[in-house]
Order: sequence, then structure tokens, then C-alpha cells
Amino acid sequence: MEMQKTYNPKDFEDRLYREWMERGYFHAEVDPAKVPFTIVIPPPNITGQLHLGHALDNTIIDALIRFKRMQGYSALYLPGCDHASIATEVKIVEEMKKEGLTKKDVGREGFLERAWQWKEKYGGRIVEQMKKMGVSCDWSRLAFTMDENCSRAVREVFVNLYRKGLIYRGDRIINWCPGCKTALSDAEVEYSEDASYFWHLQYPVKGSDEFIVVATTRPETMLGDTAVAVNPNDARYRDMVGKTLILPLVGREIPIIADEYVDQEFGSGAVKITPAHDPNDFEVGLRHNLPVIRVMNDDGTMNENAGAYVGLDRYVARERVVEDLKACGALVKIEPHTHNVGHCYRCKSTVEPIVSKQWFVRMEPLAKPAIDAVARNKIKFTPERFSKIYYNWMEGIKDWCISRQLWWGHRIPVWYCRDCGEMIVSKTDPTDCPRCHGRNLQQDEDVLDTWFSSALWPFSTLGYPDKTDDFNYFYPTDVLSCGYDIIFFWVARMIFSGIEHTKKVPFRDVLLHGIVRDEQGRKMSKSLGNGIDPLEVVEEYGADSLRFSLITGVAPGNDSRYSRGKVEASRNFMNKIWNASRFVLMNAEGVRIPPLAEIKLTAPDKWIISKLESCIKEVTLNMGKFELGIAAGALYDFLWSDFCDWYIELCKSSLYGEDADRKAATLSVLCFVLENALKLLHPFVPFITEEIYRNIPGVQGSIMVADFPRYNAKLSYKKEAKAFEGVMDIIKAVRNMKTAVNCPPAKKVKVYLSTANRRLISANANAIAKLAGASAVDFVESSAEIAEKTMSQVTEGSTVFVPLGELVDLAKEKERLAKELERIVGEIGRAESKLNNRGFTDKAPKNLVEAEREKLEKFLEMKKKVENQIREL
RNA sequence: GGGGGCAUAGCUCAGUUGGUUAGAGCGCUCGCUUCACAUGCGAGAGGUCGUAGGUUCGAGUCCCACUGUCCCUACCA
Repeated sequence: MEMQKTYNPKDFEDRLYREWMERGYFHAEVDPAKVPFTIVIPPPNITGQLHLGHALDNTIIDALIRFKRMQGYSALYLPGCDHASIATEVKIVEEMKKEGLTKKDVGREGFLERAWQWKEKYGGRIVEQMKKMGVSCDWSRLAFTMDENCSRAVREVFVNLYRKGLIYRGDRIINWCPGCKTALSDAEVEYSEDASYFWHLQYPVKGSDEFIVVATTRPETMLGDTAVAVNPNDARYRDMVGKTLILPLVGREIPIIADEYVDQEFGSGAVKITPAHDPNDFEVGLRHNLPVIRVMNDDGTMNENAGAYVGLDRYVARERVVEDLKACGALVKIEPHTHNVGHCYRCKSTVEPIVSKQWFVRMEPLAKPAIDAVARNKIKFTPERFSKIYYNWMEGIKDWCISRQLWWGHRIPVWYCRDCGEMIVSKTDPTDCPRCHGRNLQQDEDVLDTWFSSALWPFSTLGYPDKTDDFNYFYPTDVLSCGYDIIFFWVARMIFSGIEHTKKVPFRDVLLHGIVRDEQGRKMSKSLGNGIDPLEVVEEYGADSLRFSLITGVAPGNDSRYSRGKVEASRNFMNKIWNASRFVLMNAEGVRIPPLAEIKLTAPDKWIISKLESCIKEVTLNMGKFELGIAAGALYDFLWSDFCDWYIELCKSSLYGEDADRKAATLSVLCFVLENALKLLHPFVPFITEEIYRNIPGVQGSIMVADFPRYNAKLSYKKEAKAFEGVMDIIKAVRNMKTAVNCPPAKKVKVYLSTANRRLISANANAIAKLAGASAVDFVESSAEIAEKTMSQVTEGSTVFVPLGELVDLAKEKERLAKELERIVGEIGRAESKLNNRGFTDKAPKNLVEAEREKLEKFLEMKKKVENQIREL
């Protein structure tokens, strides 16, 4: 193969992806001979565009899937999209607005038609974008939260929960978004500290000139006040409890009541009670049988209960109410105040707590087993700390408001008989009323929270409620990987749903990653305009570079920063892989390469194979622990430092030499190491590894379905590798000395060695000659045998002398050696104090003590030698 | 109010159950057109691991407090 001088991913990424698809490598079969390994995708929104968060999700999951597939598992990466009820509906409404249309104009049917068209138009976009990342999803199983099976699962689950009494309908305070005109769950509200005011109001006591002062942050809600509450133990108000107040502006008579909820220390100690517009007040209202007067419409304007303020927007009404209160003397003072205000997570409107009839999931019975599953290690969070966050949320969880006043989504499977009022909850559409047999049925207008269907994702995508082969084989899934920002929205809900409906935990491991931020550490957002389009990065640097840069140097659960520099560093690594491979393949051309087992390995051969084996071990171990960053780092070091900087350089003399057998043997090792390194790298950088792999002599088929390397203790050559590092140390020492005196690298120098290991070193003298720029390597007992003036450096096993007479500045050389001596003496001190410590020698593991002793000896010997050098200068 | 993260080289970050002389990338200095790669090669400089205690033979790593910083969560009107 003709390889380009530089790595150019555009030449092959799309082509290889197409080939993989055509050959069906992504497809996971139900195969009893294999162990299944399943990951379901965190489904991106159908209307969404790929962003770096998706890119990270997909890179992590795909790396795990490819790793397991190569290990022989039937690995299923199940892709799909989420209908994203609110997000999509908002977009369609916006689009209609451009045409001058509203939801009302087109009606429910017309709207849904548009929505499905939208889905057809944009639903495929994100899928195509994901393919650019190289993900090995089984596209034949592409799922959608509103496809037939997922919808069936939703009804099954809804009805079952309803029958168990775990779903109920009722009037509760919910979070109302006046922008989206729908109820929201607690999780869908984002709080921020907003600057506002405290309005202190006084309400007169009926039939007296007494009054009571209350404070509020939402003065317009006073129109719906039905009481004022004080603490029963509050001496200040004891006599007032039971008296009646006249609500200013409205004239309504409201009681003063006593309730424990009121904090005496806060404000005036008296609280206006608005049961329709505040969750606490609602509870107080229930306890005291207070009327619930809602004063606001769904769109955030005031309703007919607001009297003169009817029709006004809530904020206009607020101003008017304040003005009017001031005019009638009821406004005591206005105080600046910042407090937590809830905002809709989609449209950012300020959320109104409002009483409303909605459907709820009773959470307490579901939360318990879900907490247990984690506590009893049936599900493991990585990193561990997130289980605490999970408990925290689950233990304090409140009922889940699941109905949404939207059209795009799963319509609630409940029908009302217009004739007799019967409510029918059914998995299938009923035709008539089971009580009065009338046919005048009306389905509930609302749809379900998007997350209600996402919660079923790990099993609704595999066939649930049917016990399909897929379901039996691939469920429970193995790993769930997503960002920590959706633990509550998604992970927690899948856990309790999975346990409740399938009686099994939906996955064994939860692997959480952080947020990808911009270069300055800010969250990427539309409003800041600091988002990075992964597709542009892929276009410029290739998918492999982006994948590698997203994973490398990142620990699970930690946020990371995207930077062009990081991608460039990864791209450079790809280029390095490319060129190392190019080097091997170019040299291999036309050579008959013997299998590794048939050749006699040299010291450098054994060294690189040994390094490869420890790399295999480290990668496998860390993949198992989800430490992808560490695994990727180990590969980077192995390939760049060990393989390229050392081994390839060491090979050159035999490759360019006369000995054909030696050359073939060297190529055998080069190919063996390259092949294995590519396999190890493949889960991270699938394209480049595949492109090269197929061209290695003797290799057949796709790397995607090759066996992942297994650690082989027989090839670990620990002793030989260590010994060879002594030769490498000599090379480093020579280079070091040459640089210290500004000797040009091209200038050859003589090298004298005093060493106990002459055999190994003379066998590798050519390496020293080539890599250190030595004209000759001679052995001596001591520097006395060398006629010229030399520089010297002590390594672990040798003393290296280089005659650089004319270049050497004696004073500088002395300084250099003195510094070296200082370092060694420091080490000796450290080792001695350790070994003189009975605690250490008695309690530390034997091998550590032994290692410390060896170290001490080594340093003592080095010290002697260095002192010698200084004396002889 | 409750919970959590982070604090290690100029910058961005790794550092796996406590145990070699604390690492990488980028940046910096010096030197290299060495026939795979200048998206490169070689040699360096640079860190008392936020502060103060504690546990331990041994702490960047575990515990406590403090400081700074970011985030999540919560009904104080």
C-alpha cells in the first residue's frame, strides 16, 4: 500500500464506516455461545444537533463496546432518539409562528402531523452525525421513544402503576411554566438567585384599628390570600388568632390562623396564606380547610378572581397591585431581597407554583427498592461518590408530576365517559364505557412527561412488555453511561422503573462523565455562542483525533475542557501512529516475514515485547475499571516513547543492514508489536487502526472483529527487559554529556565503558553507536586506561566516559558532577533513614524493603564512582 | 439550610487499593533539514502536591479543621 506522508483521515473514515455497515459488524446477535454485553444510548433529542456532550457519550460507550466485542462478547450498542416532548413542541410552535399560525389554528391533529413531519425531516440528522464519530451502533435496532413498541411499553407501565395505586390524579401545587403552558416536574425547574424585593403589607383587623404585617415576594398573589398564619407559640399574636382580617384591595374577610409551619424568627412572624399559589400555603390550607382561590391563568395573566386586575400579565398586575396598596396605605415598606426563583429548564420563564389537576406517580414505594439496589451493590456508580448524590435525591423525593399540557408525546391512556363520568384507564383504546356502555368517550388531553418514556428505555427498546429473545438475552443491560447532569432526570428513574416493571435492575454499572466545557472552563451554551460543533472538528482533524482528545487525560465524573490544542495533540498522535506504521509497512514490502515463534529474539526485541505485554495488562485492567483516560494514556506512552522513540530507532541498523534473516526477524517483531498495539488502540481510534491493520503482512479481516490482545506472561521477559534498559541508560548518558558541552549531535564520539555487563552491551554496541552517535565503544576498567581527557556519567550498571576534551569546560563539568553527587547523596539519605526505621523494615511488605535495600546499594556504588570522577578531574 | 467537587509545573490536567527519585500535553530554553513523522528528533529548566493539624513505619493519596472556588439540592414567606 502506498501510504501518504501525513495522516489524512478524510481518505478513509467515511469509506471504512460504510464498509463496516455493509459487512454487518455492528449487528449484535442473540448468540447463546457468547456472553451478551449491552449498552443503550442516552437517546439524543430528535430535534437536536450533535454537540460535544453527545460526542463524549458516544466515544466512551463505543470504546467499551468495541473492547467487549473484540473480547468475544455479543456486544450491543443500542441506538435511538427521544421525542423530547417540550423541546420539540417549542420548536414546532416557533416554526408555525413564522407562518403566522398557532397551535389552536392547526388543531391537535394538524399539529401532530406537523410534528411527525418534523421528526421525519430532522430525526435522521443526528443519526447521520453520530456515524461521523465512528460509533458501532446496531442501527438495525434504532429505536424511538414514540415508536410502536416504546409506546406500548408506556401504556403497559402506566396502567400497571395505576392499578397498583402508584399513579393518581389530583389537585396539587405544581410548577407551571407560563411560557410552555404546561406543568413541569420538580426536576425540570432550575433555580437561580434573582434580585427582587420584599413587599411588607399590612392587613387591618376587622372591626378594630389593629393590623397585622406580612411580607411577600409576589405581591400579586395577595389577591388569592385566604388567611394569615402565625406560630401558635408566638406570644405577640396569641390574642389575634381567630380574629378576622380584611384583605386590602379585595375586601375579602380572611381568618388569622395558627400553624407550626410559621417561623417566628423570620420577618414579622406572620405569613399571608395563598393556597393556590404556594406549596406550603397549600399544605396549610389543607390543614385548616381554607378555600383555594386561584388568581392566575395558564398563560401567566390574571384571571377573573383577580377582580380589577383580570387580564393583566402577572408582572403588570404586580406593579398595579403595589401601586394600589400604596394608595390605600397598606404598603408598609419595600426592601431589596434576592431569593431563589424557579425557571423552566426549556424556555427559562419564571415558573409559577400553581394549584392544578395533574397526574402523579407515587414515589415513596418505588424509591425504596431503588435505593436498596444501589446500597446492596446491585448497581454500582462510577465514580462511587455519585451514589451519595443519588441517595440524597431518592430519599427526599416527592411525587412525580407526569402530565404535561402538550400535544407532542404519549397521550395519557385514560378516557372519561361524557355520559356517566366514568374514568377508564386502559392499555388499548376503549370503544365504549364499561359502566354505562355509552360510546361518548373522551381521552385525557394531556401527554406524559418525556422522561416517563425515557425511564423505560433499557427495556422498552428490547421488546418489553413482551418477553422477546432480545429482551431475554440482552436485558438487563450492562453499563449505563451518561453525564452526571441527568442522574435525576434519567438514571434514577430508569432504576426504579426497571426494578418495578421487570423485577431486575436495568444495568449493573452506571458510568458517569462530566461536562465538556469551553477553553475557559465555561459551560457551552447557545447564548454565550461558545459551542463547538463536533462535526467541524471531525472535518478538520478526523473523528479519531476528536475521540482521543475527549478521552485522554480525563477521569470519570470530572468536567473537562475542550481545546483546539488538545485535539491537535491527539491529531499529532494519530500522525505518529500513521508514520510508525508507514515505516514498518514500507520496510516489510517484499520481505517474507517469519512468525514470531520462529525467530531468535534480541535484547531490544524482548524489551519491546515486554513493554507491549505490560501495556496489554494495563489497558485491559483499566478498561475494566472504566478508567479510559488511563488506558489511553498508557497506549500513548507505549506507542510514542517505547515503540517509536526507542524500538523503531533500534531496529534501523538491522533493517538497513546486510543480514536478510535479521531484517526479516526484526520485521516480524515490528509487525507483531504494531498489530497488537493497533488492536489495543482500536476501541479509542477505530478508523486509523482499521485502515492500517489490514495492510500488515499476514493479517486478514477487520480489526473490529479481531481478538483483543491477551496478556501473556511468557512474553513478559522482565529480567531481560530490565537489563536492556541498562544499555538505554548508556545511550541517554552519552547524549546527555554531548548536549551539556554543546557537542553537535552529528559529531561522532568515542565511548568508553566501565561495566560488569560487557556481554549484553557489546551485543548492542551498534545501538549505542547509532542512537548516541558513538564512533566506537570500548571497555575499560577505569578512566586511567583512557589517554584522553573525558567526561563521565554514572548509570545504574556502568560508568560512561566520553572524550570531549576540547569541548569540556572543567569548572562546568565539576559543577555538573557535584550536582549529580548531591542528588545521589540525597537518595542515599532517604533510603538509609527508611531502612534504619524498624517500623518500616518490620511492617512494610518484604518486597518493598528488599527493593529499598537494592536501591541503597545501587546509590552507594554510584556515589563511589561519581566521587572518583570528581577526584580524577 | 443540606450535600458534593476541585485546589499538583507558567497553562490544562492525570496520579488506580497509602509504598520506586510526583507524571503528561501545551508553553518555555538550548541544539538538530538523523533516509517513518518538523503534526518531527535529542537535551533541559520548572512543583516544599491550597493552609494548619492528625492517623501511619510511610500521606499528593486516608481523617479533622480552615481558606478559596465551582456545582447540585432545599418550602423560609
